[in-house]
Amino acid sequence: MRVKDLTDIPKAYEPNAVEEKWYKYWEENKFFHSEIDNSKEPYTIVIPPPNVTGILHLGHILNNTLQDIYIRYKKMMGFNACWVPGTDHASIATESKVISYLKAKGIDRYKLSREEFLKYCWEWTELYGGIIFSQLRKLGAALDWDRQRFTMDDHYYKKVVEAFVKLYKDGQIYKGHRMVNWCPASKSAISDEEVIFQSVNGKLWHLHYPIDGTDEFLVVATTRPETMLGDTAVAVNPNDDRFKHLISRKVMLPIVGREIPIIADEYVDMEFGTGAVKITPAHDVNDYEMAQRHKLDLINIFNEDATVNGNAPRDFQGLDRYEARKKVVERFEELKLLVKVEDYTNKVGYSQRGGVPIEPYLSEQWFMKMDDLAKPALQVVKDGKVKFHPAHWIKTYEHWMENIRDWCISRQLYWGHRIPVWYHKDTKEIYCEAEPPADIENWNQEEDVLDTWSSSWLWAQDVFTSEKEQKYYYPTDLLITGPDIIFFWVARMIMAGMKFMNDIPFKDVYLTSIVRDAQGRKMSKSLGNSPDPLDVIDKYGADALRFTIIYISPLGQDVLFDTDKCEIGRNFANKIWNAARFLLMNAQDLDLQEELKNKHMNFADDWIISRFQNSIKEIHNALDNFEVNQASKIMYSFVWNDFCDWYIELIKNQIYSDDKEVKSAVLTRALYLFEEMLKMIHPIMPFLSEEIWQMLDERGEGETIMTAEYPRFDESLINKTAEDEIEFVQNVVTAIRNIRGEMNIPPSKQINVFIKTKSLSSNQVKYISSLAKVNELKADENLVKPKASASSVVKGADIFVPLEGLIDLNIERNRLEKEIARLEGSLAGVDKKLSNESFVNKAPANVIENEKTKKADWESSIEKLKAILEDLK
RNA sequence: GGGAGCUUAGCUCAGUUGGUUCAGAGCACCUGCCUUACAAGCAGGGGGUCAUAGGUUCAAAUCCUAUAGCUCCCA
Repeated sequence: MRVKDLTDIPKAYEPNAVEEKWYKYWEENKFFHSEIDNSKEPYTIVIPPPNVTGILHLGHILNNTLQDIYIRYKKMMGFNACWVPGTDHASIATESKVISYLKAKGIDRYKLSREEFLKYCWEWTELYGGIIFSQLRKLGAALDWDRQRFTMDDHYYKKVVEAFVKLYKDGQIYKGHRMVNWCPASKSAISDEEVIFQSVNGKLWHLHYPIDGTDEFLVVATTRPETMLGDTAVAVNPNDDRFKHLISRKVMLPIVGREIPIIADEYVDMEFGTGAVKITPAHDVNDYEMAQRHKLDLINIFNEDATVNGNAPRDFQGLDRYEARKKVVERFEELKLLVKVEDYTNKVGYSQRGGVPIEPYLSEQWFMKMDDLAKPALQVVKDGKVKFHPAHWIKTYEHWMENIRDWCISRQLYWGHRIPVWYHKDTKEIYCEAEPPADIENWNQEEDVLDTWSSSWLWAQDVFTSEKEQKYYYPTDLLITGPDIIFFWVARMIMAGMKFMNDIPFKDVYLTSIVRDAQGRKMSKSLGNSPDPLDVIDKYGADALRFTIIYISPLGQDVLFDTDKCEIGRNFANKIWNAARFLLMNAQDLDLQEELKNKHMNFADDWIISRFQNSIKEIHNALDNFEVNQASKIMYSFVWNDFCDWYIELIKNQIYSDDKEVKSAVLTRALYLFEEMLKMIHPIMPFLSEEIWQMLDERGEGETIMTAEYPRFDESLINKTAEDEIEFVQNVVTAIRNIRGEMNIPPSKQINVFIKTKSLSSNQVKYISSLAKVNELKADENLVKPKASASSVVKGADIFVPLEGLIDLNIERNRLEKEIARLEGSLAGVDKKLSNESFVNKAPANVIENEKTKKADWESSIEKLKAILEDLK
């Protein structure tokens, strides 16, 4: 092997040019592409499809970095890794963007025909739909771009429609007049999951309702006085003595002038408000249910945009619900029927996409029955066929599944999959098929489209466009997504998988941290606390961002992200870069022959190889258990602490050797190890590892670290003896450095060191001398402590640094006293244990043995240190 | 109201099945270094009653119970 020419190699790693270059290379060479290959086991991930017009945020960065890590790792482990990219059409989100786009052009959406409006939607999609894909490329995502999918693709559209037809025919879908969550902003129904409850500081108005035929009043308390326009009853608890005598009397509804009954229902909370509740069955879910029980009238007082309709008194008609509220309160004041107004905090449901409070609203909608779909989907998770990581999310999943309600899947929108139902113009007959009726002119198609989630629930199965592909790639292996869409998507994909494929959609679900800002607040546009990931990549590099976000993401908890934290990743990249630079510069003019790899080895080499194997073992283990954060920490510590801080320092003597063969051997070996290390970090830092990997040797066109084999654990390379020997060297070196530090001896000043120990090998002497900058090192079992020296006791060695004339006895005495105190503290703990009879009787032998060894070690150290201290007095 | 999670160094967090020098890491801080890979660096150092109170155990940061505080989800 011959390393590349390194003239002009920059002193610090410069990611920008490097990253662009390699992504292009990978993509052009189709390294990301997967095809059916029956000789290989597939490893499949489908991307959680972002909104087609969405842009990348930090949540995506974490999520997609994790997916990329698994795809690259599994590919290097020999799997046929396939990562499918795509987007969903996001009907409400996209429509609202298109609407404001049209508004800016002076066009009213409601004046456009369906076809005209959809044309604009596609136009918008063409314009902005590709942005997120180019952003994912910047991140380094190894997505199979030949498989890019969209939920509105013809093939996918067809599958969504077919699924509807099947469910309809199975009796799983029905149409009904129901109370739904209505979003007045988009003028559409939305599902329960799309309602976000927020605490709102509101008021509780106490209103007088005159009791018919008397001078008495009934006081009701409400947070929504405007709904009184639609009241059809007042309810009290049948056990409430205050009101018993009023049951089945009537009240005269003020303003409206309608006579409504006073009813008794157990549901009424006697403690809340006044104990009497106004009932507005058309605009409150609980009231609706009560109305069913008592056969009350339903009076809808709102239009689709939540303005007051013709069922209310004339002077309220056309008012917005909040204007109406104000006016109702004013009128009650005028009528002297407003008792009091209290401050009141309550939870108000907001439309997730529309951003306005939802209105419970009666309308004709399509629903999907959930019981039969939920049962098998719950079972496969309970049985562990689908595994959740971390597992505690299973409880959330179970709870939702067990309390599931029918799903409102129709949306009064244009952008989406139009419900494949036609109504006969004359007979009103219903026709539901994937293909329109032959005599289409006699039919009207249902106007509503499907909820976006009821199309993306087929994602894991229908991104594969042929049965052959489905058979090979499905079930997929891993789904990585945020816990906030367990209900929206994860649960429903499992239902769809069980229903349509009779198999789970994925084996493992990894639920990521939610990315928050440094103060722990959710990232949001309005707070402006959401850094643009592309800016971060520009500043630090994609590898740095990838590494950092993994390194700081604790499993199962939220991650607090701050752009500055990317220094962790940037510094790490730079460290690797410089280690490479150092080795390569020294190898520049050498001919590095493969067979030199195992020559001139000593225990330092055995040690680093052993350490590497340990790390590899732990990394496999961590990744298998979805502890990616742990894996990143193992990599970091091996590279930085073991390889750079110790190994490179240990071999410097040989690197600077005059013997060309020694020099070549050690560099061949170091570079070989370095290459293994690059493979180790490749899944997390793909660009940097490729860049350096390409520098290590003359690589041919089409060669890439991406397809190199990931290091595998080899037990035979674990070497406990070498690990112990290096640990001893490290302890001695650290002890000497500590003395230097405490005594303020500059590194430039050479010192002599005397070590009382069993004989040291010449290599150990060399290592200790060079790492601790020792001039003369004497080691002897019978060594006598030199006068005026600083001392340290480590396991197996007493270390003396003679400092004739330099030593400050006070400092040295302090050092020793501190060390003795520390050891005595530890010893006291052990003594206490060992003198406890029940400990000695009950604890396992090896634990007792261990305590005894500790005791002996510490006692011996203390004794030695005390003698040394005595000598200094 | 129901459920989940968290509380360990100034900050952000590790800490597998209770027991190996278990009280750790990174950042921040202090001291000394431009040592011919890296100042985005090197070497050394200070700093924590593991939220509180009980309990189980020979042994608890780790298991159990209660309490307090924080976060999230559901109703």
